[in-house]
Amino acid sequence: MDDIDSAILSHLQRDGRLTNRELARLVGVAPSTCLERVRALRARGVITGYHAAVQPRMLGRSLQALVFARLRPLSREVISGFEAYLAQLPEVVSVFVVSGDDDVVVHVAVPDIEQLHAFLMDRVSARREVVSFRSSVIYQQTGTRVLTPVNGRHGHE
Amino acid sequence: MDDIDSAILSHLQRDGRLTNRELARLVGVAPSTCLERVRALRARGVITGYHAAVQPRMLGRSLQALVFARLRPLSREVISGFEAYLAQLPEVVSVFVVSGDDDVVVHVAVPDIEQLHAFLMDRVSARREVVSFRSSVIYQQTGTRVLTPVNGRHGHE
DNA sequence: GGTGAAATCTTCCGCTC
DNA sequence: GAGCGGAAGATTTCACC
Repeated sequence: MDDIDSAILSHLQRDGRLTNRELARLVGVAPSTCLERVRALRARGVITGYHAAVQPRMLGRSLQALVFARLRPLSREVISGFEAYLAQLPEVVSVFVVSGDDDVVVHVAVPDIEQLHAFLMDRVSARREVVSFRSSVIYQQTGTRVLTPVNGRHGHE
Repeated sequence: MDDIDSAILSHLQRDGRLTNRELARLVGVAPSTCLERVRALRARGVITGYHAAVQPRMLGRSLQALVFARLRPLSREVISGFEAYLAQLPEVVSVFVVSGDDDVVVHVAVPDIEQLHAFLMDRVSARREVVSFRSSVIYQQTGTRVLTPVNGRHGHE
């Protein structure tokens, strides 16, 4: 994980469809070298995949929300069961299992407020392990394009 | 936005580096047709980009957390200012501006609990517009790979 | 929406440092 | 061990049907 790897990661997080040739040019190594580094990053699990990003609004999902739920009993089985259940629902973007007042935070994308209500009632409230929940509408979201390696020891240098 | 577009989106969300040839084969159209459809999806803003996904742990960011903050005064300027400030910090993964008890939810990735504490004190608590905040450690996260188009009218069919 | 051909890219392998 | 250059095969991409 040197400066070249960092540069590769930075560019590929910004544009995952860069050609190997262009990427090599950007980071200043030969295409063959670049290809090997990218493969090594993938093999080491630093890069986990490449994904097209879509705009939920363009898919008819104009309303996004965070749903905070408390589960009981709070066992490993209940948590992973609920998580697996959520992950398979089309409304769910991602699920966080967290510490604190709430046990899980669910990011959902639905067409409108009615569908959000339906989701909360039929998909969340209907579950026996959910003892309470609340939701927050997302007015705006900004994601950081690039996650940079932290200075210091980590992974295998 | 027909079944072929849906299939294209589904495949590209799963693997953003699929070759156009392979994608065409998967969705059952000729490569040139497929290329044009993908370009149209990009041009219409359905696909906003392609990104390599990285594992925060492999970048030395082994601890992730959600930070919930309340801002005052709650004006457009204060919100967008705080959001812009956060977006540029390397610890920040994404920022949600939300309704409810809290005004913003910040997803952060840091090396350890000490760095989380430092982030909360030096980057969050230090800001004048933040009147209160709390944080939750993320024990586990699962993201849905694929966001599907919703049935019904949306965008331009 | 499909076909074919030129331009470009990927990828392997031997060579060098 | 890491990086480079070239050549074979695959892919992209465009004009045209």
